[in-house]
Amino acid sequence: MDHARETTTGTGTLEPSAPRKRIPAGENPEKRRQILDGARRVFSQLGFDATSVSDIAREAGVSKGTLYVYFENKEQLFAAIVDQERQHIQADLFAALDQGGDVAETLRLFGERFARLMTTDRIVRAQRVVVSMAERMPDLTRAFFEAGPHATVQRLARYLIEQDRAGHLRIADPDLAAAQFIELSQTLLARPRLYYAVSPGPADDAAIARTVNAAVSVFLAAYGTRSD
Amino acid sequence: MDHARETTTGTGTLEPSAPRKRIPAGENPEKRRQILDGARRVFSQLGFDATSVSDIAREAGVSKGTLYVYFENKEQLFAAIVDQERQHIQADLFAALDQGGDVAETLRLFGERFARLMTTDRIVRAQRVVVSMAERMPDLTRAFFEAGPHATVQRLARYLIEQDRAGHLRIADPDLAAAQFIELSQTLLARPRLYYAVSPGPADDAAIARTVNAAVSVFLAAYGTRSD
Amino acid sequence: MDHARETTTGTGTLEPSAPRKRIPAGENPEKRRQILDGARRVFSQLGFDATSVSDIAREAGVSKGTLYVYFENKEQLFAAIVDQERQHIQADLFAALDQGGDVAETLRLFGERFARLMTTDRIVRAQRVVVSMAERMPDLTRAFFEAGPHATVQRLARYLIEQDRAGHLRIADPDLAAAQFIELSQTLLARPRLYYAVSPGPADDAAIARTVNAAVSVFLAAYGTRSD
Amino acid sequence: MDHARETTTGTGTLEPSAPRKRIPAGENPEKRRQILDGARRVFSQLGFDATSVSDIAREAGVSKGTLYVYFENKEQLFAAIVDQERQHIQADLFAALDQGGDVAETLRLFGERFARLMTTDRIVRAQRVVVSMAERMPDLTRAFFEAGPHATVQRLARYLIEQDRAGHLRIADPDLAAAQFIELSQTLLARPRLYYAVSPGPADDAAIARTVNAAVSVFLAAYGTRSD
DNA sequence: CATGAATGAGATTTCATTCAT
DNA sequence: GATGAATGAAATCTCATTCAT
Repeated sequence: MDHARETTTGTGTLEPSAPRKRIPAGENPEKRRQILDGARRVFSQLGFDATSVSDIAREAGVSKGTLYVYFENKEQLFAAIVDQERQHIQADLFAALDQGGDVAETLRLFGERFARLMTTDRIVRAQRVVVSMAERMPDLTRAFFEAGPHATVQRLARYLIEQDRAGHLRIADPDLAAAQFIELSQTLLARPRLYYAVSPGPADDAAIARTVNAAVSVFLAAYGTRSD
Repeated sequence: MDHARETTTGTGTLEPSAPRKRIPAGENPEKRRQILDGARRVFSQLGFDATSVSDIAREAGVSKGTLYVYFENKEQLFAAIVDQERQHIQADLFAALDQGGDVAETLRLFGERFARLMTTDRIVRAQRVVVSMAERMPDLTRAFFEAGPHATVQRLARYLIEQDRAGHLRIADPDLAAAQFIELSQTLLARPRLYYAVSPGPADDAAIARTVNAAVSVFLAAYGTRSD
Repeated sequence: MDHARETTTGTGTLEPSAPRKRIPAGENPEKRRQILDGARRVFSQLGFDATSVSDIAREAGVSKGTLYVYFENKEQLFAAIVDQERQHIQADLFAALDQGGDVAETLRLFGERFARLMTTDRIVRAQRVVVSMAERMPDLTRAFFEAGPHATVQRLARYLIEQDRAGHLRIADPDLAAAQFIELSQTLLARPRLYYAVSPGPADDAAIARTVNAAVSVFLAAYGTRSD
Repeated sequence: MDHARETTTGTGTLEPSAPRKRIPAGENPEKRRQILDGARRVFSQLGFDATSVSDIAREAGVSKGTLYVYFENKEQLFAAIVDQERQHIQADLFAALDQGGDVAETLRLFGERFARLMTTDRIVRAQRVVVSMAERMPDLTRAFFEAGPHATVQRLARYLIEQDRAGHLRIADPDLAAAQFIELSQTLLARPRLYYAVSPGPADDAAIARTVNAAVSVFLAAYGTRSD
């Protein structure tokens, strides 16, 4: 069973030196995930400082000692979580840019997904927590920014350049235009959530549609051609 | 009980002496300001949790005991500072809307002032700190939001309505349009600062001009009339 | 009542600037001593590592927090105690060298005092604890050595030089000779105590007399002149 | 009970199988030595408390679990090491007393070997560590003392008695005289090392020669006869 | 027997708050 | 009112020991 994992070299053979390495030998990746999950929940709710290591241990269902087997200290654990969250950000977002519809429809689809993502509890909380650590952990915060907001702008800019070449848009400064569209897409949606001025949970579809439709039409009024 | 606090003025009753803020007997308003100033400096640099009451006392040049004469506890002191910061936000910003130039010029002036304000150290830090407390002090955060971002949108919306009536703009949804202009005016400026991805200090004039000029032209392409 | 505290100026006496400074204003030296005393007791019994800060607080009758008001950390507190113990060492020891009897009597008196001191619980324990920290706090340990064993040798060497000049001793290497006498004076007394091979408490008078008489006679056999 | 441990050999009783040290079934004596060696290195460097069981396991190249197969706990392991060190002490030291030269030469040879041994890193550290545990493990410390310093004095005393009988020395109290010679032989050498007041490593030959030559001449001045 | 992941008790240190002066 | 020494609760982190594999 266990040796099935280790190279089935020869059926009757002699595994020379590393036979049956317990489970994964090093650490227990499942427990690692368990810790990360628990830590993410409490960190994102309470923030870095207000979260105690005991809170994390309790939420993760492990002992405090175990935490320190897997992570050097509270900061490293926090960093691991922020790192992990960077990937969740783009998810299926970029796929919207690859599905090849006309510009208006593509932007609308992208904008909606983006707006929905940015009003997600998980992202809202991540933003709050990451931003609050900007001065103490600038590298971590910057990395998050670059993998998140910045990368998103870059990806959209590439799309805009393509459409400009195809004659469907006329754009002098694609980075700026991309960032503009992104800001337009979360207008009246993200900021109130960030400040907790509206109840938690993603924005309702109607609000998103209103914002994104307006974003697309403003954007096309400025950058559109006859053939868009 | 709670509404008893909300100005019973209007009922005719004349509360003779215990009104507004209740200055408890022999308080020294200068010392109060001294405390608030010191506390703002450290809170905005370190955040709520990482700031100790000793830090505040040292920075303010008073004893810890004195802090507790003027403020019930650390949270109340924090709240007082956030309350105080709400006013600094609009400063001379709204004046730009009252000086009566043509729409393009007015928007440009407003946008530049706004962009400069939003990249100010003081505002950037205030945002980080306030946002990080959203879950723990939702009322405070919401009040800050309403006095800040929300009020700004409202005020600009009023201007847009006026210009719509005057035929200089054609705007169906003024709140949304106002918010859009505000987002466009800080595109590529505010977010990197918030994440500390650029060095502190207000954005340079060229970057602001580039962003605001683009904001105005996008906005007018969408909402402008021939006579703007 | 309160103003009674504030300068009784008027009675005629004019305390110009430092009138009755509460207690001692800065800290409470009595409490400081209380902490040092408690810490010395537990440190000298258990050693540095086995003594917990809680132990010290309990023994000193103060809260753990208070310890950290007076001392930066456990190490500093330990260092303060070692520093303090350095002075206790020479006490009335050197006086024996100044009382001007003949050499044999002087050495005997000095030797006895020294032997008694070196078998004292306080000194024995201090030696153990200090020595055990040699590798971790070399400066502290060296300072203790220099103020203790080394200074004692130096002082005795000075005496030997005087007696050499007076023709009562003939000594080529006074430092070495002094150190020899000191070692001879604690022969069979100090080392067993250090290793706890005899019950605690100072050596009994008979044992001391035996060792010191032998020390003096060996020393004089080697370094004495006819006129000693 | 206690004396039952002391060799019942001679009574005739034959304890067939559970004697000496009880090697528990399948123990690997090489691994045991490996553990002891690693533990000695770290214990002697850091002391008992500052050494963690993980340190020992790492240094010895075994798992923590294995340590507890061979030793009941940290204290027992420490005791085993101290026990082991007791034997290293006398090494070739006593051989010097058996080679049959004249008294002066014999004492000089013995004194030099002894001085060199006592300034050895290994012995210096062992002393520090053992002494620091005197109060917590008095039996262990006393056993070390008896096998070390005490046994050395005893052995030298035996030699002095022989030389007294042979007329080469005139010694009334051989134990005391032996201890005196031993103290004289490490004068200015051992104590500074113990307190780390000189850099580690054995004393240089010149310093040892100076001390030991002086020790021999003082000793012979006191206890020598014309025929020594 | 050997392992090392897991643990809980406890170590050092910090800090918001109180209170005698 | 102003002070800052004092506190105890709690925070982060370590470590001797155990136990399933």
